[in-house]
Amino acid sequence: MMDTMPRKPIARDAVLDAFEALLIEVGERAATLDAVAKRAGVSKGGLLYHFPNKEAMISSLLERMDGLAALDIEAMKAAPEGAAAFFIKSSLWADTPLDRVFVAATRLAEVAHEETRRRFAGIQQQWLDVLAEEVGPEMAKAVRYMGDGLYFNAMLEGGAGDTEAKASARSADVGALLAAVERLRN
Amino acid sequence: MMDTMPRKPIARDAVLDAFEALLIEVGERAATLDAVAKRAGVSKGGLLYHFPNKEAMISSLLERMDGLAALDIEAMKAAPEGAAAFFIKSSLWADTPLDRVFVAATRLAEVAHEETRRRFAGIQQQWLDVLAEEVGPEMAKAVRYMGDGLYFNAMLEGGAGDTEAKASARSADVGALLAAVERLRN
DNA sequence: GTCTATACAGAGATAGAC
DNA sequence: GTCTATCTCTGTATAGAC
Repeated sequence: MMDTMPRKPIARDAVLDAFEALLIEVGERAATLDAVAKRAGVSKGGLLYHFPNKEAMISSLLERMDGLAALDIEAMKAAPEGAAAFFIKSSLWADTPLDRVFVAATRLAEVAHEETRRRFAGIQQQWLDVLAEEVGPEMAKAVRYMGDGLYFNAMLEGGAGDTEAKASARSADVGALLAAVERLRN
Repeated sequence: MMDTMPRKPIARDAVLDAFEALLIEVGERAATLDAVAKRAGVSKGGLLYHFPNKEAMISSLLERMDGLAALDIEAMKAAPEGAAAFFIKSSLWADTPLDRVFVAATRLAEVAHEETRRRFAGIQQQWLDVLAEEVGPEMAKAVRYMGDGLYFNAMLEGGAGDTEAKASARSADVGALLAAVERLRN
């Protein structure tokens, strides 16, 4: 019974993790098959056994994103502090699996990858819907763009540069944003 | 007298315009020397006469960005509707020279280009300073992130996809953001 | 100043051994 | 399932003609 359960091959996940990390740290261009394989500890041929081509690897990453985003939306709906406050807090880069896959996917979206853009749009719309229930459609947009701005800045810094210092600066900013959200709620 | 004035060669600017346009429309990876040369109507060799290598082309683009950003900061300070409202309005994609060079540079920043990131940080700080004078340091951050979010979304769409429809949707969003700014001001 | 031709490296992908 | 070897294409850059 137990061994009939579909089990995810660990090598496959390791490759996907490596791809994600390289996208975050060095950008789309440097996330080559060679680099991903090396980081995952396999050969290029080994990598291409799991993912027949690069596009397949991207698709799997987007699947991962959608799965994690769905969990996030549920948590947002159930958040005791309210959806808006939850949204702002979770827009801060915290190196969570969702944060990571989001920033990684953003690197692909910049590169005119249509499928990635579509997925983003879908998730953003869900966020907006939940926010609108709490603060109304108008203020939901303000909150949404604040969160997007936070993400934009996390993305611009990526894994390079003074992540520690800048991250704590943005962390302080969250306080200001939460105060702003509080004002908008009334 | 007139002909002793340093005059910018037009071919050089045409190359830079082409590079910028390709970054916006098809992303960093597709903005190759071949593609830029073709779009500018010169050969690759001709291009490389003006810019000895690709990095030189990037540097010139960043110079352009800093120059236009400086003008924008001045306009923001002098804006009759206030710096915050001016900032939100001008964060909307309007295909201005500053908008264009900004989105183009963002494509480079995603690719872990350190110099580009530094320039961005400098400009953002200037914006924040001006905003803080008007609405205080806390609310300035809220306004700033809203503007960044607007830019983030413009960038995600780039020149591809339904720019017309989505752009007008974001245009409507600006109304909501201005209302939010008005609330935050009080 | 702008062109063509070419060198050179890196990237994605295939073939086939183990 | 994972490896090495290799093919092909594309991108940056140089050399030198015009």
